[in-house]
Amino acid sequence: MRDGQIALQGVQVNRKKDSAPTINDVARLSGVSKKTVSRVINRSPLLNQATRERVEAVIADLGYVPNPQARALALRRNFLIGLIHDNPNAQMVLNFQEGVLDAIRETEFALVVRPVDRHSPRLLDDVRNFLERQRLYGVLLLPPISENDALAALCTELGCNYVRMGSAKLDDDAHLVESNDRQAVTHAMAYLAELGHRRVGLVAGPEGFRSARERMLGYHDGVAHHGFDTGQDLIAGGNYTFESGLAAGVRLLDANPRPTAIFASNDEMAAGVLHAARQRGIDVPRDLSIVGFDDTAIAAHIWPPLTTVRWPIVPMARAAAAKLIGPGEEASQPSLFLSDLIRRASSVPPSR
Amino acid sequence: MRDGQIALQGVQVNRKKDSAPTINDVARLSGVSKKTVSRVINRSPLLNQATRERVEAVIADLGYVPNPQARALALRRNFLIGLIHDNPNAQMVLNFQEGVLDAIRETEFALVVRPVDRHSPRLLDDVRNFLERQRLYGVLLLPPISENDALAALCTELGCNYVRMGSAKLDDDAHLVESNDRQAVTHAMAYLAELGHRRVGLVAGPEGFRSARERMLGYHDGVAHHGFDTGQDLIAGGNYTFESGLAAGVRLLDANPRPTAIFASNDEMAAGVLHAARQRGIDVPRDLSIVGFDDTAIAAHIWPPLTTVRWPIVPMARAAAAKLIGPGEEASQPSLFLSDLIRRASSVPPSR
DNA sequence: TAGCTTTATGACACCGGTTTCCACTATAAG
DNA sequence: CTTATAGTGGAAACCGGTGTCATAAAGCTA
Repeated sequence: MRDGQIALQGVQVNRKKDSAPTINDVARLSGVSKKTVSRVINRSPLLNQATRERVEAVIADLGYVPNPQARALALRRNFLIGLIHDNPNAQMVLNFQEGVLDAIRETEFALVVRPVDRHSPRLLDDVRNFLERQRLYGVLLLPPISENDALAALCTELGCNYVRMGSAKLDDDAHLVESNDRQAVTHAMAYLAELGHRRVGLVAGPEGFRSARERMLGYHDGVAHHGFDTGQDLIAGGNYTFESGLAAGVRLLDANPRPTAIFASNDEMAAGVLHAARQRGIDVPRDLSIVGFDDTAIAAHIWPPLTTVRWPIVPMARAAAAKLIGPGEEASQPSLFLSDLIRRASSVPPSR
Repeated sequence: MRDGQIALQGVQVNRKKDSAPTINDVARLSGVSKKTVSRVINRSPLLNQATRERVEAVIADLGYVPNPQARALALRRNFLIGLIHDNPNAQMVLNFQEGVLDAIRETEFALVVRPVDRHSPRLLDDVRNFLERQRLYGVLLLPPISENDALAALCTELGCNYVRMGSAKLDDDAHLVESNDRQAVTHAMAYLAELGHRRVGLVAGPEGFRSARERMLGYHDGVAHHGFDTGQDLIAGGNYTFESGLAAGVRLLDANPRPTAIFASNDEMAAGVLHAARQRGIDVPRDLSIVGFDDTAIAAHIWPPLTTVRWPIVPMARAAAAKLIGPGEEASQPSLFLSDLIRRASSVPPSR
């Protein structure tokens, strides 16, 4: 016997007790059809005001909330947006999540996270599996994996909408939120020139990354424009981790003559350079100025606080999410974000 | 006219072109009923081997993947687990996400994140809204919000399964993954005693947090057991942020006599103390030893590298996720994780 | 007042799975 | 040669929404 069926007519019409109320319950109790309830929920304009209020009263009374799975099935789309990333920087990833959450807070969307391993040979299979299984509304791609064109092609193939965050023109405007890393680094170099530096080292990002390339180009632009010293012992490679920054710092600081300033392509590596300087007894900022990139939390928390380029990730994330879920016109607008230089204590005029 | 209907019989039986294949397509092409296909998908044992292989061939051929929304509707449960947190420490949150992802990687579950604001008066409404809207399979609660009993009660009320991470006995075994912070801090204090410290300061966590309370109790246990100096100028409060650690460090280091060692209730605050010491020209570790808690990335990246208590968040997250999605027996087992002391360069014998 | 448009609502099929219930096989036992 | 008994597979209902289309009532014109 079904629950409630034998409940000798109370005021309540019979309905199962232990499960959430459905659209049918609302329809029955307010004496209208399912479709009308659906219209109320979806704010359909062609609806009598009195009917609407009656149904809304029942909805409030019952505490009815539409079942998202049923909705998703009927609409042939769900309200989940995915975040695919392989970014090793926790603060960066969390800032991004924060921006996305800002954008979807008052909507019915939710954020599904999916870290991946860039180096895995099964990367594309993993992502394909994920997208096929979850059938998301769309996905956001965070650097550096956002630079992977095969991944974007996969999304297209699977009919999954996507937006990439990039440091360069990676895709058409509808699928891209862009920043101007090259120009931002050039500004940072101008700042170092102004302080009086002539010998500036570079800790580059990993090869094959657009962000790394753009930041390096910005460095070279600055070197050329200001007539800085050049040479192989002024450039070291890293892979955006603290450890690689430490190693690169060691290499650059063991050169003779030493650079008076070093630009690191992200804050983590800048922290590594700082670490290397300390190990050698080189005083920062007196004997060495350091400039980073990103302005993640670590930049303000190390000593001395780091001069860095603020990469506006939270607004960018917000824009990316809005582009993904927003209406068509707005989504195809270009989105270009500018980075500011944040001057802190790690950069001063050279002592020599 | 429906797509494909007029396609004068090719080899393909007619099906709509632009949408993913459904269970009906598979059933039609393999000449069996939907139910049989469903049995194949769900690995039902009572099924003829030949039939199974035939259906599987069609599935592979079509690239059929079951629609998760339809499945969720029919099964009355989805495969989304939520992570609710208000933890300001990015590395901590990301490590937690990593642990959860480890546990669900090969399953059909996905992780939905939901940061909340602990101080918002609408906290409970926000969470209620989220849970009602998404109808998750279950949620994981990360400290410090995991210590909020009203939140756990809300989950129970809404019929949403949950697992809390805690530094103490917050809930029954089925809903808890626990760590022994008090004991771990006592060990750290024993280590400082062994080094020869007698005057050890405490940067406490925020009031009302169990983790803060447990860590403070561990400190007091150590002080009492080893006969350390006591006094109000040896204890300062913080709220787990870098800035609060900085302020607390200033307070403790301006005392006279100064502590020779400071235990900070998390790494962020330990970094703040370090910062304060530097501002005052106090050499760490020569003039001051510092011990933190958590062993997040920052601990190894500041200079000097921080001695700290490793809070095993990744395994704990893995266990929490397993408890949430695992079968009943395993879920009700107690889960207690022990923290280790990681000795690094920030702690040495006192110079005075 | 007939005829036409507009507005408000309902009946019913459908989305793509799972579950219930029943029928049809074989094979073995009587 | 029946008849019980698994083993196997299908028809139809169901999960909880949305879309299409029909229809009744009301408003407007002539």
